[in-house]
Amino acid sequence: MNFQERKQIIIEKVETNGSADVKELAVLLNTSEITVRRDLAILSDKGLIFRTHGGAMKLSLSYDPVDFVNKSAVRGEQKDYICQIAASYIKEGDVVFLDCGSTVFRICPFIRNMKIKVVTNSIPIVNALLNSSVSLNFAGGEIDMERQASHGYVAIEHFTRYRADKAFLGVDGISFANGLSASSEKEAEISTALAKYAKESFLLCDSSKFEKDKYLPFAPINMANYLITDLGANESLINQYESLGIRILK
Amino acid sequence: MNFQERKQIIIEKVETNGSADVKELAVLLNTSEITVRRDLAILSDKGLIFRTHGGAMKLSLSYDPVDFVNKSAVRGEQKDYICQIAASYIKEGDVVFLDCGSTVFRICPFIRNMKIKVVTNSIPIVNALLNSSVSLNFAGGEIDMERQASHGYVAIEHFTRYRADKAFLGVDGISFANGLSASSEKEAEISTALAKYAKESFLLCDSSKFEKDKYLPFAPINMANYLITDLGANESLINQYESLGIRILK
DNA sequence: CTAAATTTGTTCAAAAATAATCAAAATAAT
DNA sequence: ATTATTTTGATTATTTTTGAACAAATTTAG
Repeated sequence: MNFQERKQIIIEKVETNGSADVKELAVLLNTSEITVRRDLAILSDKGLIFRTHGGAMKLSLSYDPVDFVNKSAVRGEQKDYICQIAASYIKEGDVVFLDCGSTVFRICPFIRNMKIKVVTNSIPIVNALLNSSVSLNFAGGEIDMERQASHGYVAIEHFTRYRADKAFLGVDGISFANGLSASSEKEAEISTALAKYAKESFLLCDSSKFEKDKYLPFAPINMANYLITDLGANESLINQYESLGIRILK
Repeated sequence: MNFQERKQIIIEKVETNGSADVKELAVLLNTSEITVRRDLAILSDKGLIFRTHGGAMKLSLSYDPVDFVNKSAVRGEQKDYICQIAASYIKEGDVVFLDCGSTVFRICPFIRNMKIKVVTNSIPIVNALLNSSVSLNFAGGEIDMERQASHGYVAIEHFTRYRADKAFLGVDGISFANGLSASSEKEAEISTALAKYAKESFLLCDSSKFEKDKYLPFAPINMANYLITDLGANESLINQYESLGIRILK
């Protein structure tokens, strides 16, 4: 019994059964477990099966739907509150830029039924607005797997083609001393571009991010026209921010 | 029973039942409660379920990625056969164009572990290849909801920025008399562009589409270099097609 | 609001599976 | 026939998974 024959049998077993474990296959193939493992490694490399701990399974059973929704559930209530307010500033016919943060993502349910155009670089947003009444436009370019969004030169250039009425931006940190900050250059670049090519820009930022400085400060607070936050925000801090030229909505 | 199998069962239970508790699942899966908790934590992290005290609940996603996967399951075996062959022509380091058809979509499991660049206008493909070893690039532009893909002037222009080693194209109809045909202008435009900017282009087309003319014939058969089809294809028809300058692989 | 009950997170040890290494067997090449 | 190459199997070390025990946190009942 050579590899080709074993391969046939393994694939058939996995396909008909949905899965198979190493022990079982070793008996079936009348060979040692180590050989089965080696075979499974090869078949998995070729993408014919999905290797699991202890065996293998059919590829079609190994699919994972998008995993962004739950991350956005951290401080979900505040984010929903913020997004509801944000959505109330959007009116029919608007062209809207949405960036790829987990806060901005939560605006989707509130705008699904609006007749607007959305330009975004966020894959989860596209998924959430598919088959809605929103007209979608995705910024092309290289996809950043972690952020589930396009980024880089091509993506930025995409946004510059369009003119939006409103841009909604997430931000990782905001402080009186250093303004807006991001955890990555990519995010900072995109946010800056969106703000630049939109008539009005709204920062969506829950109060836990106030007075936090992240890795890269990239713009003064007044890069955005409005800051939408939750009710837990400190009043005197808000006044300080407003003194820098941003309008606070809550 | 390993994690992947338990995951299947847990998700199915939660989806059909709306919710499930830890005790119940431990019995169902014939394992300990601590293991169930760990599984639920993982699934919840991935955003597949919503974790509650004592169990888990269904997470109502507005978008159901399973939908497209199901549609693409029509003649699924032929499509898988075709895609497996298609994938075997891709090698490490290739830049690959993938169009938005349901046949081409099925190539995803076979290329997930390859170190290649994929440029596509298909949202389902992007979703299927997220968090894989494939480097992704999405063609920006307006999104066609029905086709779940970008289209139009901007999308086409996006592809023209890049040069691919291989393009994999779906097609709605192929006939000796009229060549390749599509059900919509959008598809035809994209296919043409992909073929033009790739060194080699592969048509993925199951034999049920042979000698079918759709709404818009848009190119001669030899626009593509190769036609990959299933074993059910008529031999004399294949010879006729080959005489028009395309190489048949199966 | 407090106490009891339940659920969860953490730490640790056992068990199972895998990876790595090396030797033996089978196969191919000269 | 002999040498090189590939494939397989055995052994050991490492990693992953699992379950138990117990402390911490959360919910429920009173």
